[in-house]
Amino acid sequence: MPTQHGARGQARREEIVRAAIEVIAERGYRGASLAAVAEKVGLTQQGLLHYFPSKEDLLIGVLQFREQTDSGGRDTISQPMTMADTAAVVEANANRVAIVRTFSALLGESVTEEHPAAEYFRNRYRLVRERLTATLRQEWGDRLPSGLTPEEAAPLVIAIMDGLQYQWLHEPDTFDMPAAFRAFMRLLDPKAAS
Amino acid sequence: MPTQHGARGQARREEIVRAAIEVIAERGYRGASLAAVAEKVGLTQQGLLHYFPSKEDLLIGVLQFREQTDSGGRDTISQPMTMADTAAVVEANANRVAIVRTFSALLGESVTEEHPAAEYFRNRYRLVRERLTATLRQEWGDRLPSGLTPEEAAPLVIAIMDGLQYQWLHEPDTFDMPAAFRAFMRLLDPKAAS
DNA sequence: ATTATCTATAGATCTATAGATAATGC
DNA sequence: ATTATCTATAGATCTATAGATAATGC
Repeated sequence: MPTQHGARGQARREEIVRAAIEVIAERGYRGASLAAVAEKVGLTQQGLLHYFPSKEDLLIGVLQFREQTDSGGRDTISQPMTMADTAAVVEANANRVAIVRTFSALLGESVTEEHPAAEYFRNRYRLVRERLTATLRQEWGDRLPSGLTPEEAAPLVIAIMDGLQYQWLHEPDTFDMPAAFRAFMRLLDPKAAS
Repeated sequence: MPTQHGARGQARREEIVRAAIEVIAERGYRGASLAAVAEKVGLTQQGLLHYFPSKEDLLIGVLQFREQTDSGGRDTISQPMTMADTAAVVEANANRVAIVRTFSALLGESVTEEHPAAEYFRNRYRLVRERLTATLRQEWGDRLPSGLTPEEAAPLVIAIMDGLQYQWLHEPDTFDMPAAFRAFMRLLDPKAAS
């Protein structure tokens, strides 16, 4: 069983995953070659396959890695965030171009047929929508100031976050993503100071 | 000069572009092979290269085709739309999965390095933002009901349109994209009937 | 023993060029 | 003459398998 690794192997695997994230940011998943990832960590392509038996396994590693890292170590599922936390995530993303680029590229590719990340994004959307709905309800009850229900508003928050990233990635120097998100927050609650 | 074509050639080129749009919807641009596109129109890969001398030329053909088609023949640039028109575009998109899939896939890929569609999207964002700003100002003046300026709201409208498409493409049967966009419109103007 | 890496290599693709042949338009 | 298409093929890649060798952990 070549997929069983010790503590040392785990560290190597994480190193490889980080390299993969960089390469995917550069070329997308389909455009990323195992050789390019391997080179970044000083391995041959075949050496890399010892840790991830196939390219798809490596992608799964990348997606799992994000799940662990994304919430900064906090328990993501049980602990619903506040909207202020959500704004903070956008702020933080504005300082991690590579990660944002990687997952924006993967999201785009994932709408094509048989893409190995399609299921991941479908599940993720469902989860995040539920979580955000709970957050919105906790913050404002069954009606937001604008009159929308939390169920109606949650997909909009996600769409704004995804959509703003593309505009920002295309004009990182002139497009102020956090400011745009704050404007959206004022849309949700015009009375908020922000 | 093999890129000069008569009326007959133009028809063939359009046929090829339509096939390319389908293949890109299935595999993305990097994953699309010229052979797959050629097969759809009953040509060999080399026969296709007679009309588009390189894969990148074919992509340019696809992007230009969209510019002509997207606005349904109307003059896109000079004629600013109303917000009702914008909602109608979302409604129409909900009935053209293939096109939406193609351009969502391209948008995702375009954030990676040296992608041949990057410039296209950068310019398009700028243009659409300007156009939408004008539309919003015409509809509501210098302040929307929510208190946002047209300049602040325009990028949000675009982000919502882009972002909703990804959620919809991942759950085409259960996610009601037009309804979500209408909810966003109520956010922009709570008093609107809609 | 197990884990980590490497060399060699099979088997698929993929884009693009070269050059031939058939069909069409003046 | 020009346009449309084909066959042949060069030259790059790319993933994954097979099997050898070196290093590490009980």
